[in-house]
Amino acid sequence: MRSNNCGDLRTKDIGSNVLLCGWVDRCRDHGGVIFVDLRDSSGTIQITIDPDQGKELFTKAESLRNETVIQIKGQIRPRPDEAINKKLGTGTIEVLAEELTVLNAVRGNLPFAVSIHDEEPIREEIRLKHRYLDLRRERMNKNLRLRHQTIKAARSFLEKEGFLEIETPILTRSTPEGARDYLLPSRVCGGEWFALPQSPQLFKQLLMIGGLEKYYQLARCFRDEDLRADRQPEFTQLDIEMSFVTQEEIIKLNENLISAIWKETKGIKLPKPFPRLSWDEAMNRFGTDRPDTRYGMELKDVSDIFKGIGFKVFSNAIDKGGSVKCITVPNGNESISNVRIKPGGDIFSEVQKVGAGGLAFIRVRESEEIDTIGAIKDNLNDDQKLRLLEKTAAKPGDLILFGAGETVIVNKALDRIRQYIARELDLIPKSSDEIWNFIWIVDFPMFEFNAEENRYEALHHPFCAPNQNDLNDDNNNQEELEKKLPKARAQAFDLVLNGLELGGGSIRIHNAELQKTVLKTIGLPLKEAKNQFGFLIEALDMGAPPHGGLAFGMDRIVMLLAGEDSIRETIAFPKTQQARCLMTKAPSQVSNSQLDELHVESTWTEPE
RNA sequence: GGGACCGUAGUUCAACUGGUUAGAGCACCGCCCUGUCACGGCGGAAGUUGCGGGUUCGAACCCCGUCGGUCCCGCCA
Repeated sequence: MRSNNCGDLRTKDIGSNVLLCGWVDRCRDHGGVIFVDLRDSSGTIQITIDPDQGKELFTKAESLRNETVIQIKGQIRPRPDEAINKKLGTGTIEVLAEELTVLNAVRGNLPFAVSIHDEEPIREEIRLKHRYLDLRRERMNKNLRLRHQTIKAARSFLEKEGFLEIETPILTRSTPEGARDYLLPSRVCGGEWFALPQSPQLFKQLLMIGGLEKYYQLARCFRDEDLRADRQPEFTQLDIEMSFVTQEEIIKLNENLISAIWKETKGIKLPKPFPRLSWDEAMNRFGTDRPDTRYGMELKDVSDIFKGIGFKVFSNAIDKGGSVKCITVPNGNESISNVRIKPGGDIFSEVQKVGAGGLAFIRVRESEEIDTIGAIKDNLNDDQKLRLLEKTAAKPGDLILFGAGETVIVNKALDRIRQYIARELDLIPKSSDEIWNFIWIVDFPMFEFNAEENRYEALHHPFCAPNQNDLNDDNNNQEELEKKLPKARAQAFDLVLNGLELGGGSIRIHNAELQKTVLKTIGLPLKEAKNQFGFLIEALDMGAPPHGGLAFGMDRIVMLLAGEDSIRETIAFPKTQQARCLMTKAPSQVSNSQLDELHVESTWTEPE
């Protein structure tokens, strides 16, 4: 149907006869001569329609509208010197049209302009409703190409490393813990339900037990939870698992994998090894397990300085086992007014969102003078003042913001305003600056205590192996194991890039007894554990090799590579925050007979 | 489950403190134009101001509800 792609043609093609297909990107009708920018996925080229080529051709060209699909037969010729367009790869040449076939017309109004020159923002609602048109635009076209390249780079790297791409079931069973499942009723097995996988976690472990040794998959995962800019109900993980490996080996392989992706897609050579931070240190210095290290304002724990101080907000927090921490905003005296820190202010609202009661502040003036509320100033002696200035390294002009209370809340609040202020004061390098701060977070705790439910919960998932150094040397002492396990660190790790979690992994448990103990620790009775995970526990006793792996969020990786703020920009057909597809109008109602067949009855009633 | 912002022509936006006929660019339709490239010129058509209710002499604007979209909290091993 065509001889060339529009965007590939160059000066060297002058004189050749071509047959091109594509969309009318734009027309410029001068009455006597008509220029048509013809666009296909490779780019655009100018078609010139000259009245000398015949009346029929010219009349047809006059009626062209944007996005009409046409086929052009013609000859490549050079443009006149004064008509060369340097902005276009094909700008030195044009096609003199000899024949024009309209392959498909556009009727009615287009919901929005597709033309690559048109950078007007369009309401996302409309883009999603007519996603096929949106995909035709340069932004989405580019992002999906990038996504393909990313996947291709990963595949070819893993292929070279001897990995097998293996598919795992989409129809599987529901398991406890973790996110809410998407459920599917079984027609054949009445009253029973499949679940869509939240991840192929158990299957990939069973593949290792099955002796496949090196597995990967671009796995679609499903979680029925509320959405965010970086969370969709279905998303894609690059899922990897290996046998006979240490954590160190997994990390090294994946640094190479990530480097290969960045090399292939951006032409960037990433410095290796990536820096590492223990989970403890990340929480202390940044208040989060996914720190953005592109800017400073690290958290400082100043509890020791303020212990017993007359300012009760601080001393009470410390007495109750919490802490007082702070961040120092460079030149914050100038850029941040008191109004913004006090109730009603935007920065105050940020800490309020995560449950903090308020924000204390100290403004550092010239010659070590400080400016703050009376309750702090009156209770702060010179020694404390000096130690504070030393610990924070605050300079005249700087603003110190304090969080006091439960350490968890303090960390959350300060992490939040650290990010908020960095954005507000423009301290974060632009995505176009291409600063890639990868960091491994290692030594996660095995469990987190859930005070409300009075039980431990797995921080990653309950299949992560504990760090042997944190357990007794004698693994056979079950009592000792159960005592030490809750406080143990896991052989688990996350890869973080510019404050976003790209993926995580761990060494898995390959010993059935240890697996049972871990499940017991998170409050799953043996009977229930066997019911849910019996197949895994049984398999572990049949020669399970030591194994481990990790999974990357592909949508997020592509989002960062593309410099986008939402993974929706990297997914061809994403869903809205209500997990709805505006194009197909899914989810939709089904007929009663369909429900009957599935032995299901709806209890849903329309709200009044 | 909760908080915030948004919804005006096909589209992107405007419309003073609530004020009389809701405007403009692009797109669309018609006419003119032979070197433009976001071509240009002249003219035209295009609106249930998301929807429902209320306050008011009068509502795009204020209030209540509702639908949809976005961001966030909770949630997401």
